[in-house]
Amino acid sequence: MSHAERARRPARAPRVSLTRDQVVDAAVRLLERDGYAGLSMRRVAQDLGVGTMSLYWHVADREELLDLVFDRVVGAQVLDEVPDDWRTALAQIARAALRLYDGNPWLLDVVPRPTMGVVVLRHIEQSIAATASMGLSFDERMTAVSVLDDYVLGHVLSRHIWPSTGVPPALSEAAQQRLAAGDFPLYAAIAADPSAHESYEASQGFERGLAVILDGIEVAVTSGKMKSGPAIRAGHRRRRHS
Amino acid sequence: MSHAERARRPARAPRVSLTRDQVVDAAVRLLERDGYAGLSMRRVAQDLGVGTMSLYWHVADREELLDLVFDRVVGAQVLDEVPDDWRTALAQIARAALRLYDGNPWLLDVVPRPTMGVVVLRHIEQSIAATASMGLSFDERMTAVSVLDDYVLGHVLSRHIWPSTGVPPALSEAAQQRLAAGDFPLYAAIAADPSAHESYEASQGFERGLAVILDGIEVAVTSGKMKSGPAIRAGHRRRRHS
DNA sequence: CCCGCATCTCGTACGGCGTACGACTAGTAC
DNA sequence: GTACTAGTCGTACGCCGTACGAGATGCGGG
Repeated sequence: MSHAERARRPARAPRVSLTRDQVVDAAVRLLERDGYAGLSMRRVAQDLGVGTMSLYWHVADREELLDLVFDRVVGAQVLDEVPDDWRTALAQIARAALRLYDGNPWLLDVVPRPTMGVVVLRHIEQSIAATASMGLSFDERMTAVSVLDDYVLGHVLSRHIWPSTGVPPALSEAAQQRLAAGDFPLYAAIAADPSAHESYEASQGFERGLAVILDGIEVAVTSGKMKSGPAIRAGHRRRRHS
Repeated sequence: MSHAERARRPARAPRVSLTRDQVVDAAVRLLERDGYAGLSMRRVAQDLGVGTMSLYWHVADREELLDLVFDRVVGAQVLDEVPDDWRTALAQIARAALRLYDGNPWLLDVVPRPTMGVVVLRHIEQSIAATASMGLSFDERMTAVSVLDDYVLGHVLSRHIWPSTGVPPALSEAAQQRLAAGDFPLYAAIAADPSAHESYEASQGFERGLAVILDGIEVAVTSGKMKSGPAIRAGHRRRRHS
């Protein structure tokens, strides 16, 4: 029945009516509207007014679609250039990443992608380049970049887990009892004083942690941790003695 | 919510073929064997030789089961006591967390829990306590603890994403082309030299980053960042001048 | 002209998932 | 006995990703 009715319809031109980019766009739209849980192949297709299985011509599977979404969104927010000073450069890169995740909370559910896209490479390249003026070995520069990346990712994730609306996060029933019983006096001090919690939030927490890490990197830069191997770029020798 | 232990007026427990703990045990067993993707209520029930819906008497829903699993596993690996020296104390705590995630990779898929259980509270309490000898304000101690937590979480997650088997992670097709085209010379240097990558792996990366962060905290401790407010515990005044 | 052929769309179906609902059973209290 | 309750579980609903293959459309060559 449905077949006869469908066959009766006049010529629709399915020729190139759907493109890969449209699929990715629709997925991003859906993610922004309904979050990660609201994304499904059926919903994407419905949003496009298209059969579900039509998507699979343009995209191998859901996994690949998520890869494309990730690259699209991350690529939309990369720094064009960074200053020469490594400290402000790294801080800018870190803040850009923070902004990215803050603006797209669902990104954290998408991020566990084993395949690195172009934008990730660009980010790494940019970060390494930003450390050129440090006068450290390649290995040490990699360490600096990695520790910063890890910190930002972890910070964003922990924020994502505990929404940090000034109010301490929800506690399990057992945890509430133990807290009321006075088993955690130090934490109780925070929970009792909302201003303490609030002061840490409001993105102050991120900046403080960022400063701590940059200080730690600076220790490596100024102290004698540098190996005087050939890995150092000429003309960038430190002036401070070891 | 389960009606398990409430209204124990007629104090008897006659029907005890299945218990809450058994359900959690089975879930953990399944997670260890098949990973996060292999966990489902049906499988847990099957593993217990029990009807699927029987689980729901002891557990509200899948979400609560995951909460319990998380608390169980994390609780199994907490430090009993930590040394007085804040630096080694924090390092030990961080390494314990790393070990925890390394030993239970699926934990990272379970960790996004909005509800903090007892063990998380214990961890926070322990961390704050470990910073007692720093002579910093409460806020600064919280910053130190948070930045370390965030780093560990991010490090573990990024490792989870890119399995780090000495070999650089998989690249998307487009990324490979761009790399071959010489668009990322700095990264290419790493990819070309497997030893560089390898040297960073093998858990050396974690220790290096950890040292950087501890150095950064130490900067805050030794420099004049301390506010001489009443938040400082008596008898723990710093000796160094501000 | 028609005919293959590549390109693209999509209906149907399968096996999985979490869980709402309510029937059923067994043990206790009266 | 009857009444009640704690605990078990079969069935069903509405989701999900996607394998399969049939159908539609345009194009180049006979």
